Amino acid sequence: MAKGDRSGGNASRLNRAVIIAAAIDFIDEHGLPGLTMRRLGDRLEVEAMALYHYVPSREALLDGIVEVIIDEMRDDPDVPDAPADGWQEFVVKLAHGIRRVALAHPSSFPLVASRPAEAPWLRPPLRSLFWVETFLDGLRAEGFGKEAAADAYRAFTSFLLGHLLLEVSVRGADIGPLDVVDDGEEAGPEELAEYPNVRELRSQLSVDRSQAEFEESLEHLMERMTLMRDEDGAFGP
Amino acid sequence: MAKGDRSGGNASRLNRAVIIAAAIDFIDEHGLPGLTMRRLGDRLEVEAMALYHYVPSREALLDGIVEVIIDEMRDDPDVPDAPADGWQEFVVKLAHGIRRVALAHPSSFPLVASRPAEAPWLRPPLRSLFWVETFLDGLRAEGFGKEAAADAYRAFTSFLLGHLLLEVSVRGADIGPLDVVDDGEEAGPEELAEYPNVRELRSQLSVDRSQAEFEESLEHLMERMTLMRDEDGAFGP
DNA sequence: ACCTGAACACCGTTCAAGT
DNA sequence: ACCTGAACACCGTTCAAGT
Repeated sequence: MAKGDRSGGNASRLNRAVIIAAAIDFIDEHGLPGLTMRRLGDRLEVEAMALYHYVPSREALLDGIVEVIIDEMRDDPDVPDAPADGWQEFVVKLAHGIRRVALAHPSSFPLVASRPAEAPWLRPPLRSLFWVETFLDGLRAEGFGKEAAADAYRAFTSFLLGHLLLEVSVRGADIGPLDVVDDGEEAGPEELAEYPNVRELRSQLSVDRSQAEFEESLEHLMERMTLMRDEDGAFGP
Repeated sequence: MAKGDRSGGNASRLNRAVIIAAAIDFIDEHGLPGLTMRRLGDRLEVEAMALYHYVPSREALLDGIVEVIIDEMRDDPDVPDAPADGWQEFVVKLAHGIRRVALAHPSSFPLVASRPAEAPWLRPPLRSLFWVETFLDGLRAEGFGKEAAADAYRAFTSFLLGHLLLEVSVRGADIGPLDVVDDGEEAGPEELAEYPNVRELRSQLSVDRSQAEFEESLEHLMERMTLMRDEDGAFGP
């Protein structure tokens, strides 16, 4: 970052980080299915084959993307790495941080959500040892026993996965056709004739309540976490 | 099903349903990335090009798979289409029904979870008008107002998506490399040196608690739903 | 009426060769 | 040291031709 960065043209030297960053931008612009080694090469003004000197395969590239996206959160000044004012504030800030990451990369986030897990203790979307450690350590420091911390971690990840994947998938692309044609019509009422409740609640369900939903659900999750802590407290840390 | 089914060999006539069924079996055996029009043709003892007479494209085939998998639930005798003994029992039975579907098709379920939603009122994994209508109608019949039913639907789908996708993705395949090599070693403790809490809770997090987790989380979801019903009740249906 | 062969425009990936 | 060209074994999809 300091020296050696004599970027005269846009042709800075190729390396893993540059490739992954370009891939993320590409996905955010053209969707996941559009990402091709050859097209990514074009974007970097290089033949596709040159990429293989820095990334062993397309699969490895996708794993790299997941890693980098999650690590972004470490640079977010609003995401703490330890509780400062109680575990609840800590958990809320973590949740908001991950949500910000998801919304910043709506087309890449499904990758974070659904690449195969490497281990049972790295549950999506909290897929990095750093953040899992941070979460567990924070809760234990605030009086959660071992069981309670583990249970809280499971509940937290399920909550995040469900909410964020839904939010992002309603907002836009995923794996799928390149052209997400959002036809102007509202799914002709004639085919909703047999579904009166859907018809009636349709507009209500179309309203974007995702932010409020997230906050409410998070609130209830923390009530559950309180119970977990108190129950486990009996058996002690 | 009654006549016209003179299947002498295994070469019954090609049609959309047969193709989709074969595709589901194929995915459950070889994983999603292994599904290819050409290989699916092989399995059906037909050239790949023949499939295009019944299915317009690979994308459409994937959509068909989602549809068929969800419809399986209609044949499940343990899944009611209206509340019989209160809304709570109704919701529990629906949840268990969808969980059974997910566990029956661990490799196809990610498709149900993450194909782009067609409309905001068809939230994964409850992706059929029939089931959305059934859910909304059941709750309204049990005294849920419009708002409450819509809120409950949102909370229910988020819950299902998070839990089931996690459960299925820990269990196995998804999009990704064909060979999910589960290396015998337990992720060498040396790399966990900086992550003491992860190391300590590792075995705890490896225990499969998904069934219990599902039940507990569902229980709390229903408490939330009770609140939704009572709050909305004030404004009435 | 239903399926096939041949072809097109793409893929990921390997490897010897260029500069 | 770093990238390219050419090639291989695959893809999805179209369409005229076969039976």
